[in-house]
Amino acid sequence: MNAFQTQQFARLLKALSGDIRLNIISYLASGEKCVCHIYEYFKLPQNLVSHHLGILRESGLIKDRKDGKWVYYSLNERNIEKVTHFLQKIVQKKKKVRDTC
Amino acid sequence: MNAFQTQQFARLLKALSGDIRLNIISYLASGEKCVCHIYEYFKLPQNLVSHHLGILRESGLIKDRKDGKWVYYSLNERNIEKVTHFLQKIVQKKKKVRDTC
DNA sequence: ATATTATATCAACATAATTTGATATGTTTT
DNA sequence: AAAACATATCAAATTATGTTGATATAATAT
Repeated sequence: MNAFQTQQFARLLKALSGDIRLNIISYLASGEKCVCHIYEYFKLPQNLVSHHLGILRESGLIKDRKDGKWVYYSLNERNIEKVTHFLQKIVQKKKKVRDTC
Repeated sequence: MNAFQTQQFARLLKALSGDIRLNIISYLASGEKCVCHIYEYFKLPQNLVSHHLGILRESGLIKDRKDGKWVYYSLNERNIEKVTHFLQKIVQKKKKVRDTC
């Protein structure tokens, strides 16, 4: 794992961390939602939710789909899985190293 | 997944995110290291590394062990695995939801 | 006892993230 | 075309995080 890749993962993890964004991710696990559903669900101001959705979108953790007035957001599993695989590798490497000692 | 648990995971993810800390975690995957090895390896000031190790330690992602003058740090796999399971659940839930539509 | 080494902590500063309020953009409805 | 609605963006204020330099603590070596 080189420093460049680690930086990419740090970016994904940073986007994931923080109550609001992680709660949004959890909420989206139950399926695609439009912005108005999200901010009503969490009782947060629309612009705040839009801002956090923007961060999640730019990090590649969620996808957006426009339909009329509405914008629907959904998980981008591929990039969430990338993070889990990265963490799994670290734990596995640790286990391997321990076995050989 | 309730908001309280999510907050706990947000805390772990926040500790993980950030170049320096994620690089330290990756480095520790190859086994226990003392502080001096870590800051020499990354060519970073001792107090900066100590500070980030403190954040990782307090979040429960790494463990410390004192031996004479030295303090050795190692991964706390259990909590790293907790994060991966949390993310896996989210992705799995998504897949499940999609299957029933 | 003093000096040296390893690590941690503190305070000051710099940088970055979050939140709020106001406004812009684009879409539908009337 | 005007009004209403959904969402995004911008700038300002607030808060949090990262970094540096100085110092504290604790173990070891002289």
